[in-house]
Amino acid sequence: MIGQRIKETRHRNNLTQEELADGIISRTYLSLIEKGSVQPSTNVLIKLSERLNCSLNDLMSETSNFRYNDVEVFREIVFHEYKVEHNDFSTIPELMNKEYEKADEISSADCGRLHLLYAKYYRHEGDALQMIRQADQSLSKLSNNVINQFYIDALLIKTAYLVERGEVTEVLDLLEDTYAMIYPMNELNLGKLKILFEIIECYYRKEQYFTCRRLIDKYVDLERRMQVHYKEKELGVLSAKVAAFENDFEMLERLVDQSETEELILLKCYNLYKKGRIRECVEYFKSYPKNTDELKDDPLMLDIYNELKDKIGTL
DNA sequence: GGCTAGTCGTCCTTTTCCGA
DNA sequence: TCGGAAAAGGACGACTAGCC
Repeated sequence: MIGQRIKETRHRNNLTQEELADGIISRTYLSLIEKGSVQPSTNVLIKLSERLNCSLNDLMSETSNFRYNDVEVFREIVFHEYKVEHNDFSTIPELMNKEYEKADEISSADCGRLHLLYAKYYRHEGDALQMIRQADQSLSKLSNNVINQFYIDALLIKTAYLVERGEVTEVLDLLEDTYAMIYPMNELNLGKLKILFEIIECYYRKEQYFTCRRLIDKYVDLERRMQVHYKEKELGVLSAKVAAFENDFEMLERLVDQSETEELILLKCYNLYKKGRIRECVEYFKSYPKNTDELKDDPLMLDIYNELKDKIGTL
């Protein structure tokens, strides 16, 4: 129950009821919440979660099996999540051997987080089959609770796998359904951006560039309102490609101004060519790699490359 | 039928008091 | 000092009756 989760998290933060409640609710009311005698409002839970340095979902997660020994497992999960976040997967096999996920006492939320760690490990190891199995198990366990950042991470692992297999339409359904569910939520701002970014990439793969433009504008607006940033460079590249498609050369010039990637170099060439600055275009085009294998999955960029090659490649 | 005011019950919260 | 119990107030939604 929520009260028990709050109490445990408060103890972990070495706070008294007085200290946790101060300025949010009365100390006595916090006592009632922890006992489970009352159901606090979401507003109160948000404020408490902020002071407890945890997410609202952490407090609202399914906790029927929550026991003190679970706290030890919880701490271990957080430890491994920190390591994985810093690209250190060396401790995961040891964690797997403990088979915490098979214990009856473990909550479905923690179980989901364990499977997510395993999925990330197998992704790092390049074992796609095990990765997708673990991601599916993670989603299955985490779907028992309110959607949280871990659910979104597991979903993105799964969708990346499906996109690789060409199942873009199915991925779009999954992503758009999830986005619709989390959009009204006041938290998960980064999660919203992550999902929206993947949706934009899917529409790009489906060559629906006008939809991409609409969603990119929505993404930028969301970033501005939430004051959260995610994959700015990647979005800049996508935006530049769409601008090229739309023949919006003013925008394209702004976006390729600091050409860092091969894709942006090609787009800069295209922009120079369209503006009649052929000599500069030729110079830039010489620096673009001649291997076009990476463009075979990007018809828009392949078209741009072929057009430039035909027009100026021989100059 | 639609709008408004009054009533009632529930939920959320606070204050006060008390015990460990 | 910390935490629990009881009582009470305020806000809000559901329901009903009266009026146009």
